[in-house]
Amino acid sequence: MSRETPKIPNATISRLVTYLRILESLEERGVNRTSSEQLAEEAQVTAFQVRKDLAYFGSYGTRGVGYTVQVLKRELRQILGLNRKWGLCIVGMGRLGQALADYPGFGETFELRAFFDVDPEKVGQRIRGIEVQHLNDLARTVAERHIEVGLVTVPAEAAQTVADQLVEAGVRGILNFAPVVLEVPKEVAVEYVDFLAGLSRLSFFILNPKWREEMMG
Amino acid sequence: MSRETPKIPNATISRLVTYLRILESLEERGVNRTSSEQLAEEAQVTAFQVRKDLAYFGSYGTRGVGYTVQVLKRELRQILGLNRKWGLCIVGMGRLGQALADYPGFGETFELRAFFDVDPEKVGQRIRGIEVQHLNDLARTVAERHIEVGLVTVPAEAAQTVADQLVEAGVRGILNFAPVVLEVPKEVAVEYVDFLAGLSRLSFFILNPKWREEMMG
DNA sequence: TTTTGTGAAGCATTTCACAGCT
DNA sequence: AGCTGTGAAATGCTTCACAAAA
Repeated sequence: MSRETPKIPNATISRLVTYLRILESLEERGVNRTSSEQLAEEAQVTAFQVRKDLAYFGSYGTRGVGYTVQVLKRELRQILGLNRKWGLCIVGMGRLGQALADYPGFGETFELRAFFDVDPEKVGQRIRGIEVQHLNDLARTVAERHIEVGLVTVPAEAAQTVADQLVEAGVRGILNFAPVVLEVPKEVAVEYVDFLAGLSRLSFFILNPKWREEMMG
Repeated sequence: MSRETPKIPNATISRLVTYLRILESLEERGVNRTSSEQLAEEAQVTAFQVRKDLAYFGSYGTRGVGYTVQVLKRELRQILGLNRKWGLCIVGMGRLGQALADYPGFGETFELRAFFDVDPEKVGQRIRGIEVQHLNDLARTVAERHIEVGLVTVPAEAAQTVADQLVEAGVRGILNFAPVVLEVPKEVAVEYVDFLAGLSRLSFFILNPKWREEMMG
């Protein structure tokens, strides 16, 4: 931070997310110090790339020494806007919704603040201390609880309607677990958590000529 | 296919996956014909980009007319190596694993072929007609049923061990739902399905100076 | 006339080599 | 001596303008 911010390649942002994931993993394993070399190896990029990516935002290491895991982690969270809580809601409390409600990976960054469903059996239930509300209450609750991201885990045919309601209510991002393309204004970020998304990385390998022969029958 | 294959930008591959998603959505809505313009709009890129991306692989449209949804979809699936079934297994039949087992988004490309767990309560149960096996049987079953991709939905502390076993058994890709970084050989593709992955797109917005002021307290 | 397909120009990103701290 | 930080060179990607086809 505190810098003229030239223009940051989008690819850099994706990599910063990866570096952050690696730093959290290192921290968990009790490692305090790292280097551009180590980060590069784990992220499968070059050490030049790591240093350049970080240099867009500032200088967080010590020459001749490397980076302090905790410091760099904090700085990356700051850069990525993950140094504050993001309010989350889950729409659709089927098995996937319930599984996500118990997901241990929200970390210090995301906070579940509401659950929605339309099934009278589910509305009123308490999950992790939060009452499941009817979808009709979405707009009001999203505003009251400062919810910025919605996780959509409803059946495919209901997903677009739910997305419209979330957008209308003012969320900034949608994580879509339903296997359909959502139409939303372009200032709302949609991330598709489907099998195509999951396997796009695998496609890099498939497209690699060496593998291709072997894998395609 | 059938072409000199220059070198394909990685970014192109990611976009092909997006185009495919859009085509599947169009097909579902009964649309048969589309254009680089329409694809561009839905994918949030330029029409030039769409045409260039496709041109790396061949020419699939009709000048003056556009593209046939079904044809282009088939060609993209072919390019991406999704024109064959990929065998999947799920390791960890907790709620997330079970929810994924019922996930309707596998489409024509992915096929569930095995489930694994260590809990004696779960081993032996049948889910979607497939018996849950003990983790000890993983290597054998992966080989016998030609499983190429493993979905890891075990607790964080068990994830690395499971990943090792999957790699040893010969899978090509891992979808990791556990919130930890996995160490695998670089010829195995790992995709992280965690909240950082899901929200990296949101970070693009956060990094956009206009939004930044407004969102960061 | 419309919309694709594509070489070439323009722009962005990555790589590199080394200067700069510790 | 070691590893970061960074301008400049090299590479790669995107945009463009227009030819080609229906």
